[in-house]
Amino acid sequence: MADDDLLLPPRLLALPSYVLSLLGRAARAGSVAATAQGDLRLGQVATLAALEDFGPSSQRDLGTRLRQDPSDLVGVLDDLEGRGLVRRDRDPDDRRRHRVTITAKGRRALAGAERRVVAAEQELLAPLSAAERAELHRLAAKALAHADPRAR
Amino acid sequence: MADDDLLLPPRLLALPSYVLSLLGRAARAGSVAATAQGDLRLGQVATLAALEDFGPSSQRDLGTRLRQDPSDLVGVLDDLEGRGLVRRDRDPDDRRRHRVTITAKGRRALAGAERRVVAAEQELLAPLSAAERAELHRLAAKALAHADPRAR
DNA sequence: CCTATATCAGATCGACTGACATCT
DNA sequence: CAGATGTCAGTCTATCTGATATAG
Repeated sequence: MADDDLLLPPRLLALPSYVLSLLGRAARAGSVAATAQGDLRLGQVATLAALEDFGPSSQRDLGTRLRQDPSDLVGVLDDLEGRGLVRRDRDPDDRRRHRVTITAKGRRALAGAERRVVAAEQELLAPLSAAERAELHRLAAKALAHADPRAR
Repeated sequence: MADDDLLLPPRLLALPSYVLSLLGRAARAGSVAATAQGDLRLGQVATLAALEDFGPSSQRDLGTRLRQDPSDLVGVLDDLEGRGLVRRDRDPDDRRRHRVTITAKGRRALAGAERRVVAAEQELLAPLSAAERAELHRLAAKALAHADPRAR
């Protein structure tokens, strides 16, 4: 088909930032699809991961960590709480704050989501050798740490 | 500040797809800001690039190339045409089609946008050596070509 | 009184869907 | 008449702003 000849413009593919932008979108799409299998959105998995790595947090800290607007976190947490994946308690030391905690059920959901994301990732990086994947990861992390110092 | 300690979850940063997703977003944001300096949106620059690389095209071909919905292209082209960066003529061989052509003014706008994107890109990849940048580009392109065979 | 936290309501933007007039 | 092309209207999602109630 002539359709196969409709390639992307070479002058755009020559730009690393364009290729990285497209690959990032593909990575995101794959992760979204993977987490959707477990009926979770990507932001919800990220929230569970932050709670697992850093322990109970206020909603403000969660939002700062994940670069998510506090106002948008509300709905995410409403849903997670409704399914019993997190608990929300008032912080007795500062009663403005909610203390968000991951539950045992939340840990299981997180583990399942991580497995599915890793599987999608292997599909995405299939043409690369193990060494190449590691190198891509390393270089991407190095650039990202510069763009966003909190990604260390 | 304790704020600096609010790092991203290590278990997410350990996932190449997560890092690639964030880096891709940063790359996109940088390009958007760069093209906005010339009063162009990213999709408009991509459209000009496709016209420059492949010559006059129908809107359908443009949309297929750039993975942009034909219905969204309409507004993009309305704006570009209004500024004299492209022309839209009826294709005399098939009067359903519009034949979209880049103008001399459009070529100048494209060249300016490309310069700004390259500058933003150098900022994004600043911590990487020239060899590392080339390797990141090569590996990302290899993975992308697998995810999307049209990105060759 | 001023600031912080969580919440709610609404704007904005990009990507997608469905319907439709025109033309082959 | 079936299919292709461009256009319009509307949906959906993520992201961002602004306002507000409650607490420090």
